[in-house]
Amino acid sequence: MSVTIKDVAKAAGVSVASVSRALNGHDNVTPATRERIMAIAAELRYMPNGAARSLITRRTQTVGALLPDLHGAFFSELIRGIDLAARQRGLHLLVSSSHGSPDETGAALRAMLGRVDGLLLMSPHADDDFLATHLPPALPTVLVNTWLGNGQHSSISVDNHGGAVTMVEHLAGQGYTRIAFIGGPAHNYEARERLRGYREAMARCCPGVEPLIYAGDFTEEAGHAAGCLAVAQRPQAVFAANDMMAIGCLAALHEAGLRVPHDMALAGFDDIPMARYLTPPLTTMRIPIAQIGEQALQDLVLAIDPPEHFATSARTTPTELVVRASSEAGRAD
Amino acid sequence: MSVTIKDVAKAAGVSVASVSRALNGHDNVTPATRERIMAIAAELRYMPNGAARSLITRRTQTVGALLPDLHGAFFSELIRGIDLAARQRGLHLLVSSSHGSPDETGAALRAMLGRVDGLLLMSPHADDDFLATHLPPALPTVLVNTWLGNGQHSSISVDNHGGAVTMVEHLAGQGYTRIAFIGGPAHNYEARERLRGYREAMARCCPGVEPLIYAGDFTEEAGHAAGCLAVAQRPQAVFAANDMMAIGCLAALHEAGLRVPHDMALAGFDDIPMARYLTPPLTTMRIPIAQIGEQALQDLVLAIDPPEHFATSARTTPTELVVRASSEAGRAD
DNA sequence: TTGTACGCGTTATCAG
DNA sequence: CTGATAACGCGTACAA
Repeated sequence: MSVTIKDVAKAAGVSVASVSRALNGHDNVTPATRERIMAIAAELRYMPNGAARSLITRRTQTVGALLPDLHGAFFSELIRGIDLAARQRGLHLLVSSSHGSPDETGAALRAMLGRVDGLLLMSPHADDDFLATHLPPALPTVLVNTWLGNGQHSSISVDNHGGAVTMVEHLAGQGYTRIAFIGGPAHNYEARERLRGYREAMARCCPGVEPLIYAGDFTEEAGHAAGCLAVAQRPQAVFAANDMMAIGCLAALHEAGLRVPHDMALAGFDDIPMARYLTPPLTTMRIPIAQIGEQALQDLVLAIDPPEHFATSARTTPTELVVRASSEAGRAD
Repeated sequence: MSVTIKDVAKAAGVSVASVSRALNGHDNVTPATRERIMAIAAELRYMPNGAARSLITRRTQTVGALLPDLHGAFFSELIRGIDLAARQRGLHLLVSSSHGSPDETGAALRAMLGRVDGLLLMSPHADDDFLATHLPPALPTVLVNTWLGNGQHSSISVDNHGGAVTMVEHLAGQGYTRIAFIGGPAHNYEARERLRGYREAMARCCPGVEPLIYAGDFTEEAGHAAGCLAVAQRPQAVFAANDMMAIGCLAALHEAGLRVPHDMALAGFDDIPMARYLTPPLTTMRIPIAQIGEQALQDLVLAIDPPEHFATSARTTPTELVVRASSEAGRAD
């Protein structure tokens, strides 16, 4: 076995209590004994057992992050933001992904119990019912980018709706009216919000123009397929629900000999790194992902250690329009 | 407080032992009582405390991953691979990053003690001395992409050296001999290995040709600067130690009116997603990052639960040459 | 089959 | 200032 606090106590000829006090920097211990204890502890390479400590302390100095997946830049950035903010506060990060069923998600969640002080939860299954069933009432939780919650828990999400509205407004401002939309997966919360924003803004900015919606699933292939349809139907602009589909669409337009934005304007959503390297570079909505992670963790810390008058928050983080050549005034011919 | 096993026992009118047995699926419990216990546990939403359980079980069902950073696709993919393999085995993942000092890294490491069954360690500080000091001898550990180890621990790393050799061989095979190299940060292990491979292969494939090395730091800007130098010195080909620098270099060549690969060939390392979207698409070395994560976890599992005759392993994962237009036969004029 | 009692490693409480 | 000792929540010998 590993060396425990008892071994240190025995070797130093003191009680375990004194060892604990010395190592935790309490002041009620003689400098002499403290020094001896520290020396012996170092010599024995004693390292406290986190599980045992947190059992009595009721603190783990760890936050859990339950994500639907770990694929791609979004989660990478999110984790980075969370980790950044966590490190600043001396907290550790327990990550778990759960592609699958609600049960699987619930199991992952239960496995975190007793190992985390709070939970960052991002899951398509995280509806009201699920939360009531699988979430211990005492566990501070922040919902990320899934659901605006019911006030029980804090939540934070990307303003997908507002971002889509802004993008349509921008395109309309460039003079385009027949603006098509390439949608994301129907079950995807973010995709639905972006679609909702598109519809709403179209009704307001381009009255009388029928919304033109191509089905998609966030993949490059789907974007290409939609692009082929656009080649036939010739909307003035295409707004893809994410950048990967915009890339696929761009390829289809190029293949058909269409020039962007001269013959057809194009816009995306996400501002993935590639967006600025395309020809022409892609107009898109930037999501401050890492920042969302940071804010989420901050809200969680607040929920863990509530100040005097604490109330759950429901932030929504705005996206940022990045205008590039693919949408700029292409119709001036 | 949260509901504990005692509460369930009390409500069911049995002892905590029976509750424990029933919930853990032991067979020495009457179907009747088991059912009653299960029902009450569900009703009370009882969920076992992980810290307490692992204290007695001596298993946490969790592996730790200590990484130097979380920025970029490399760590994203690595974590994904680790998580994938971990989930398959019902293991959870405790992530920690530590940009900083050896002390900081050691602290992060100690904080994991008692919370993990084993450790995936990737750190520039992970030399022999550090490991002996900060690593509990009993904690199974796999070194990732840092150091080939001394046989004490298993290790796994990318074959950066072999990849660089292969790339130079490819370029030489295309007829290029004056091949320049854009290096990475001097203190970076991978950058040094790639440089070593370049030097070695140049001496063998292009005897008599003086190696031409531009300083770099893995950033696009550094690549651009090196590209400007290349425009002046006109090597036949430029091999950048990573793709981001190749991108910067490509921009510089384009700005100077040089055609790639007609006037100068170009190659990178990493195969980031953008590589295939550049014009011309970039020849580069693909690193199977997620696969490395999976293998690392598998080796760790082996170290945690050693079979009959267990010996530490020291794998090195090969990279894969991806030939694209930027290096292909550009000199056929 | 079931209950009692102990131990996991640590911190907190209370005497001394 | 120090040392017993009781918790923390759980699993498991052992006895019944």
